[in-house]
Amino acid sequence: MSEIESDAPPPRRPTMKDVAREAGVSTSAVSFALNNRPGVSDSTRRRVIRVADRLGWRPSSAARALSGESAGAIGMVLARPADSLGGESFFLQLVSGIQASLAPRDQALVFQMVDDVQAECELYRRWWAEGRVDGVIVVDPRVSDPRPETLAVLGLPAVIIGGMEAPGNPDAPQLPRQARLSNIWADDSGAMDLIVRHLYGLGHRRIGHIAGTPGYAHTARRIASLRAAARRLGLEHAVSVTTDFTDRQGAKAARRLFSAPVPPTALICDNEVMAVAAVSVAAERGLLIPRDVSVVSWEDSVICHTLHPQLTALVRKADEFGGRAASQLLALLDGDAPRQLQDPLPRLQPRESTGAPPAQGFGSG
Amino acid sequence: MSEIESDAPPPRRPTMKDVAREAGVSTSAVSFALNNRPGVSDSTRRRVIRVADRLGWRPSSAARALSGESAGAIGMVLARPADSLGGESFFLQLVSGIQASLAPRDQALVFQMVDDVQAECELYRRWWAEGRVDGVIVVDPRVSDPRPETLAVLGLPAVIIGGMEAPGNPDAPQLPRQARLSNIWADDSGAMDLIVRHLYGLGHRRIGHIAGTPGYAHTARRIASLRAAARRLGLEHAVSVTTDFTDRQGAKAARRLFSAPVPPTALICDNEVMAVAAVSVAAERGLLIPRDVSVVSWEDSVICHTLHPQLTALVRKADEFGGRAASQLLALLDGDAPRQLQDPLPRLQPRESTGAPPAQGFGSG
DNA sequence: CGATTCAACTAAACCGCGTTACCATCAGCG
DNA sequence: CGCTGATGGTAACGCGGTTTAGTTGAATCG
Repeated sequence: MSEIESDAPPPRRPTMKDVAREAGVSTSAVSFALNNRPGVSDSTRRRVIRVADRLGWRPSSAARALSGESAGAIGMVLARPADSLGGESFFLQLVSGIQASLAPRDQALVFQMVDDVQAECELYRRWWAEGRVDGVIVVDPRVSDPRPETLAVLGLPAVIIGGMEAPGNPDAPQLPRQARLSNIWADDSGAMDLIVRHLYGLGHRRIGHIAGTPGYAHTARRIASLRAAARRLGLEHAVSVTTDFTDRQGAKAARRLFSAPVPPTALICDNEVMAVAAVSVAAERGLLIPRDVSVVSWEDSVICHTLHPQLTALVRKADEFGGRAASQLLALLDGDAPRQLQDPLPRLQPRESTGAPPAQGFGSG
Repeated sequence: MSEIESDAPPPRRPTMKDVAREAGVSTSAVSFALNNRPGVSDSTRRRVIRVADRLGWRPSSAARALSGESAGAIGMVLARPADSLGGESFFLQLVSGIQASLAPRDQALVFQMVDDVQAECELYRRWWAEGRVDGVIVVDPRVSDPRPETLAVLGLPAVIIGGMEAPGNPDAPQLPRQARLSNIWADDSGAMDLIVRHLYGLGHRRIGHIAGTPGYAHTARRIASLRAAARRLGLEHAVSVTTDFTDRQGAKAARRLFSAPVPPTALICDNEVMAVAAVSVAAERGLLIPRDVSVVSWEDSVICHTLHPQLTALVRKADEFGGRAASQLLALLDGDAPRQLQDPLPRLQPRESTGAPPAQGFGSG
């Protein structure tokens, strides 16, 4: 019984009442003082602030949400199977950037992973009904996507990352008036041009494209952009194969492309995981990079410049992208009008994995 | 003025009052009915539930937190510079596993990234004062870590992932009684044994270790474990070099080890990013893997088996790990006593990157 | 000097839920 | 028939903030 029982004061979070008592004023005065509202003298304000500081007071996010209607948090949902983002660095970087924008505003990020877009819509509905978040950031928009509609109906502010290509897209469904959806889209078409021009300049005329998941808006856009570029430049072949973004399907797609009667001399891979997989398949077949085949990764990450040969990659700063999206969302929450804005064109970083094609192409000669 | 203004009812989240009115009872009755408490008849209960369902009612997380003391959310902080987790798949997998455990319990995950452990402690204090989370999951414990102390003082329940090696560690500082900290630690020592025995069995006697960030508890543990194993087996050399987990420093460490008067014949790399970097440096020097040098990655991920040669790797399922941690935290929140538990020993997956050492070792002639 | 105005502050209501105390109604019982 | 004890329900309060309506006391003004 010699144990020291009271080695610390019972921890209880300080409330406004504590501050009020300590400062000798009412809780209303405390509220006025701490929120920079008129109604208290300067001296009182200072005193209250000092006391609150000393006590380590922080507004209860719950109480504030209850009266002020603001949850002080924004949400982000990832509707991809976990294994499909095994090696992808994009999302972690994106989240990192979102954080950076949110932190100064004391906004928390609520993060959740679900199985599919339906579940995501359900979650939005739940978050809305629970009043858990003030707005959300939507990623991986689909070609036919129920989420904008859902969010619009709920009146939940949102920024859609990589949404509809052009502002005023006639295909975009008409959304309810209370929609508070901003859109920040990457210029996939311009980026594809960048890549194709790079390959074309090296002499490539047959390009294979290991695309992402069918149904994703950016997958569709990239495929369309490649086709358009091919037509414009008069390429012999420009074949896109869809996958699920994993190394397995990336490898499978690469095998399929390599086995075609007229195989491509260059591959564009929609993420770095599949790019590595493609390199691996090439090695398997005894193809040298870039002598026999060139490879471009649509995403730069550590492995792209760690690997040998280093991979030519599209460098888009995911963290800055996320930061801009978060800023947009905050603006939306501040009452700004929804905006459609385009992210700056990414940069193509040529490295060792792209070069001139073989004179005859392999396999067809 | 011909615009249709009222294309949707003004969205307002339904409250208990709405349900009560609709069902023709008081809000208390609704509360009883929906929380499975006695005080209402079965028929009323069913009716209320039906109405609530129809209205899409969900308890306001704020209101519930305010009265019930439970925020319905748990927190996780990452105190690593964003660039140091560029290619690492560990955390995303971990988070994915945490989610899976949390989702059925309708617990949200609040996620934040900060610069250092001090900021992390600040954030814990803030979260606690704001009542934003019910508990937290702590990762990357340090050798001398202020976080357990902070959490203990606040009385904030937490599960520390990869904490103190052995339960009852005499070095562990005495924490206040109200501490509600569980600990779930990976058996780094056992895992290191697994790797060293594998290499020893192949004939290696000089092992280099590209370790993680100095100051991280698991880095220290792995270094100590390697030293112990080396002593036990009578290895010639077992040198650990610390890094910051990035490819850059991984490569630098590899160069340093390769340039030693008596270079190692095998490398153990504390994550897959540095393993790839090491492979790259080896290639740079004209060293063939595994003929001239063997490489083991302390983490399996897509690239480990996509790369050629495929990397021998330690397979520990980060998602299951995260799931267990989350379950522990939930148990803690349910009032269970804190526990110290050890994660099952990971599995070593031998692949192409490990083999017998060169007869004389390279470079030492 | 009494009426008016304003600054400074307080009391009270509210947000949406959980919870406790209380209050009808009715069956069972002596 | 009056008392007891369930049963099924309601009113009221608290959580920790914000906000609105009041209430002072002192300065200003006619």
